Amino acid sequence: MIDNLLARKLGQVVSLSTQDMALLDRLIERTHDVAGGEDIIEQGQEPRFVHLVLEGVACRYKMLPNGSRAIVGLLLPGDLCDLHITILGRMDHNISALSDCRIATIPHEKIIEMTSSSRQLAVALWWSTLVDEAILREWLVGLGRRRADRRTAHLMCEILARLEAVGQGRDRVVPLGHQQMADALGITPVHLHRVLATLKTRGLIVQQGRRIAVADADGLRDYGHFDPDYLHRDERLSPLAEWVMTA
Amino acid sequence: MIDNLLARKLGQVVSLSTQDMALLDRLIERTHDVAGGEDIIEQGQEPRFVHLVLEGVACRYKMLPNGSRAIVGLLLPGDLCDLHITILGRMDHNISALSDCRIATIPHEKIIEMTSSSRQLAVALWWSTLVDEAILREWLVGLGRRRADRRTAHLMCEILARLEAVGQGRDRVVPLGHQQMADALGITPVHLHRVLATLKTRGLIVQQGRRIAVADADGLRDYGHFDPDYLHRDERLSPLAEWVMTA
DNA sequence: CGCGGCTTTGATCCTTGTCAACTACAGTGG
DNA sequence: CCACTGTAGTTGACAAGGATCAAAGCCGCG
Repeated sequence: MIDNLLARKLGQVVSLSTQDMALLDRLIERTHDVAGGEDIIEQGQEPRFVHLVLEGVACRYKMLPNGSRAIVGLLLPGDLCDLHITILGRMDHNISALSDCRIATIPHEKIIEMTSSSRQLAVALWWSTLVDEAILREWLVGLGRRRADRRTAHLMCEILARLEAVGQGRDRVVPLGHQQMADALGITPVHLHRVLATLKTRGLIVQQGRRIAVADADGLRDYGHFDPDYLHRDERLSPLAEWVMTA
Repeated sequence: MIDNLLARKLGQVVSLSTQDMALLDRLIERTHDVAGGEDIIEQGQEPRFVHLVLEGVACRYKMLPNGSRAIVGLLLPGDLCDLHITILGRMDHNISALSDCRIATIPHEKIIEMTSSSRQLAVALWWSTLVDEAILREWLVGLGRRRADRRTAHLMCEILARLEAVGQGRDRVVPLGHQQMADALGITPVHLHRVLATLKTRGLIVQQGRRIAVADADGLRDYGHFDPDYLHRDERLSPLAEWVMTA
């Protein structure tokens, strides 16, 4: 069950053979739980494992001199945290659990083994890092050019779209607290609250206990100008990628 | 001379053999000039070449519904524009020349050939995409958490640091116009002008004709909280990367 | 029942955007 | 060489988005 998550995600873009599946099954060395708020990897470390989020929500973040936290990426189930550290020696940011998380650790050697023995998997992993990069660019557009209310709507749309891609988020609940959302949106929790109030008034979201749930997904998408293009879902890879995998 | 640029950049992180150098020499199919303001690759395209900036400054950008342009990355001499398109089928953003540029086109097949015949080059290319990603994260921090004046100082520091890494920018002139800087900083040209005025008052920059030159590099670094850590210059690669290259 | 951490709310201030007019300058054609 | 034109940079008045500060309410949990 554990690896179905990765298989499901990677299988979206390449067709995995039974051997690939077997490789994925042997990938995980061990799993462990991390409580919400705790760090998984810290800046400056040179981790020897790649971490995979199995359950819960984690984030990449950087601390600023003034003590505030900038969240520069969300890590949802099926996301690999630090594939890049396989090459780059040192983390230039932190990774932390936002909710209680179940995390799998994968030795670097297995990643190398995996990419050298299966071209499908190599291409699929490369694809996933490129999508991460595309998401970063879209966040950049949001922070630079969208007002807080549209940006908030956009982020909620993205989270739900990404959760759906791994078979979650059916309940349309955004799995983040106010402080966490605010850190990701680059606004204060106080202002986020005001923004959420206007989105509620418009009937786009509703409160469910302490969480936010999306009430009108289409309306929210329009309001946030959300175009899932940048997530590169269900997209044909380049002809060259296809060629690499068959040659 | 053309490839010295790439060799110089990649050689910063891996030691290139004479064979690697020879490979780099055969890389470029042809070069062409692009006038400032013209697009090099457009969103939605499926380019069959990788583009390398030889001279000039280019950028990645996205257009917004309201007609404004968000610059989500700067491409300086030695930067590869669209390595990721080797895998991803379709561009999700545009690439445009900010100044008159000389651009080299490299067929995708040569990239594959290069990475499959030299592990040093494969690792070096991977490294360069990871640095691009790290820069994106830092821009995200800037847009989300730094005031326009600090952000401006930070960007100018980054540009000079990156230019120096390829042996340019000795004159400490920022090779961008106001509109272009503003689009990269997520502010209006009007406000940028105010910001530049304050930086001038502090003696951090000076006007040189229509361009800005850095007068006090250390002061500007302090003011913008610029820490070049994220550029991963002169940094030892991970032990695993070293192992991959020797095995 | 009471404590501690989230939310909520209001008042005020700061940063940045908008609008609009004005200036400097490079390039063009006469 | 000069007037003409378009583009890029400048300036000031004003508006709006969002931060900050402070206090009050709410909720979950021991």
